[in-house]
Amino acid sequence: MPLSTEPIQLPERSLQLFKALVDHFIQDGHPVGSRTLARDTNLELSPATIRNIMADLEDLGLLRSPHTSAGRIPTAKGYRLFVDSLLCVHDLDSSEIEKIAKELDSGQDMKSLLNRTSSMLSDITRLVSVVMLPRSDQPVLQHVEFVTLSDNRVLVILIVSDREIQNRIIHTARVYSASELQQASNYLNKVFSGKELTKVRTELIHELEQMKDNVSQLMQMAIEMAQKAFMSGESGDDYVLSGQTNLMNVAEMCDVEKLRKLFESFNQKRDILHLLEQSIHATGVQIFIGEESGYEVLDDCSIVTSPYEVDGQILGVLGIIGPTRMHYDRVIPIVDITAKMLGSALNSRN
Amino acid sequence: MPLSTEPIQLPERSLQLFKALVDHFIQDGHPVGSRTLARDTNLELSPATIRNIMADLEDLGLLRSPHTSAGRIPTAKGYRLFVDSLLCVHDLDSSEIEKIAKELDSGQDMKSLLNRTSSMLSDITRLVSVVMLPRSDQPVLQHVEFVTLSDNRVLVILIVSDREIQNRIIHTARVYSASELQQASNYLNKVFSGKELTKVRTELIHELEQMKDNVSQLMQMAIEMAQKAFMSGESGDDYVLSGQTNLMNVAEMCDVEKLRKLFESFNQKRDILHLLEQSIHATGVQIFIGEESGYEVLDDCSIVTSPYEVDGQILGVLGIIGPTRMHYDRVIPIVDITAKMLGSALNSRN
DNA sequence: TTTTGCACTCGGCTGACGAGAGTGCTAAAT
DNA sequence: ATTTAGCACTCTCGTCAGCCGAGTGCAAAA
Repeated sequence: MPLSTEPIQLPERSLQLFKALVDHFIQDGHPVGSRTLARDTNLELSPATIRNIMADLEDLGLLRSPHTSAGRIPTAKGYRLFVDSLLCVHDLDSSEIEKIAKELDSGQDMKSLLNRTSSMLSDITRLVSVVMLPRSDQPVLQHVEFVTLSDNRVLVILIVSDREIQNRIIHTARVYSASELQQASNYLNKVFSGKELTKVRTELIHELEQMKDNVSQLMQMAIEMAQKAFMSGESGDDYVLSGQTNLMNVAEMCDVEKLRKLFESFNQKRDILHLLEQSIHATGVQIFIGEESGYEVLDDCSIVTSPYEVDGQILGVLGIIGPTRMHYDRVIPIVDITAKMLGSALNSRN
Repeated sequence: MPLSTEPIQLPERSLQLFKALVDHFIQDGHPVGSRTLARDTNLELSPATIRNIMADLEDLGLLRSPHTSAGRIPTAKGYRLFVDSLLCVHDLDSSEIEKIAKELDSGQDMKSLLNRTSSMLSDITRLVSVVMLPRSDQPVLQHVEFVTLSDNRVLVILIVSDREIQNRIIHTARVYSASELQQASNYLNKVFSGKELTKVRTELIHELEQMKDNVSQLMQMAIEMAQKAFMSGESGDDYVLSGQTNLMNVAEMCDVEKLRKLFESFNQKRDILHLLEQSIHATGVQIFIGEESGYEVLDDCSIVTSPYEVDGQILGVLGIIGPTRMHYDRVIPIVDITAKMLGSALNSRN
């Protein structure tokens, strides 16, 4: 949630100075003082003047000093102003776009596509990337197929919601012929395809009980089989993360304990997931800066997300997680374009 | 590689003392001094005597002091003696065995089985676990199946080496009917099943060129399709890791830089993989202590591995990675039994 | 309104110092 | 001959003082 605040109206000069300060700080991470700023900006001002201006900015809550007599650093609110009004994102150079495109084109299945997207993202941003897997609200059975393996092992292929494919090997009491399996799958497809998985499951149970005696052996077999296959259906993992180690390079994360907490929350997924879900109905890139995320472990982190969509329908969210002091001007367009390209990559296979 | 050394012959008392020291150190990680040892062992000796003995042990290279006037800690050689001759592994209590069994039974596919094995291992050891995926030396095509999805999308299912199942969705130039696809898969299965994937690939190319004109449209289609499916065949990931964050809890790993290097080598996989492959032809549990591994990043780590096998044939290796100061008496039997149970779990689906 | 000058503050580095833990050696005791 | 007691010595760790440098805030001058 962006901190609600009256629109900040500042003299042009202060803004310029502020931007210079943030740029500087993002660059090398040290608190920046008046002298440095006087030297490095083209506005011809003495350190003293700059000190005055910085004092004003501090009063507005845009800056703070880590301690008396260090320079100033931006607050979350400061970063917010920065990304909202001051930041000029420069376009990606075509080599990078190409690199992204290359990772996303080839004809891979969904899961590995998302995996590659994620590792590509963390690779070029040198930060942690996260790609939320499409959460199929109500998975719909699209197609069932049986393939005989050796002996009494049967491979069940479930195609769910037109995208996800699940394989499961099940053991059957007796050996079934190919044609028997064919008939079984025909039956299942005819009766159940297009229905939600949960419904399929309950109906299967129902059917099994009701027609226990008079149903043909084959149907029984088919139902049992499908039921077995539907058991323990949930996939369990809801996003992929890459590049965690990148966080260990950033100076802000030098404290092991902090790092541990952060990593732990990556594993627990709950908080991160909740955060991602907030972005799922946003349009375009969304940014959570520092404490705006509402989770303490992420206090020194910013999250830049964007939903990705196919046919105007949002499938999921991807983004990167890094220190608040990150190169927003680079990260934002990267996230943006990746989301778009992922969307169209998914589209072309549809 | 175990350090080659003449068998150490020590008076019983020294050994007892040594074991007590290692136990103590493993327990709480502080260098242990003569006084503590005098207090906590049942041999009635004065600190001075113990100091003498410890000096001897240090001369033998089994102990060292981090600095003058700290207690002693075991060296890698010391740990080696400890695990080889002094360690008494206590059996796992049945609740733990049950827990392991529960994770490994249910009818999941291979990949998720290995995943769960890994996360289970890291969970109960509170260390990093690694499970090497079965490296199929020469993957053999067992079965191909085509399933029509909507329009011109076709799902290709490859069953490789009787275990691994790969799905791939490909786009075709025109729409094929179910029976066409059926025929195509029949053809492919007849001609290629049982052959190694690499061979299949080259033969397909060959076939495609040779019979370009006079081959039936269908065959062409089948071959193209299969070729598309075989492209980019390698899975890419060769082991699964879990529980990295556990390492951040152990006191020895308080240094971020060290930790980073370690994590990085987890990602690069090369070294770890090489290490695992050394164990692949060992029988039973194998242990690398500290520098024995030969990789600098692992200097303060021990690796406990065991191959897992089906029908007497070794499929892969699993194990755990932790600080040299780990509870070998717990970890060793856990790794051992997990490998065995994973083996039989894989067997039952075979 | 901006700049100059100046006193003040604070973090980080350094070096000193004492406490605590543990050792090695020697001499006494068993 | 082995074990123990005594003692001086060494090294780490934590604390504390002192100094330096960077940077601030304020008041007075430009």
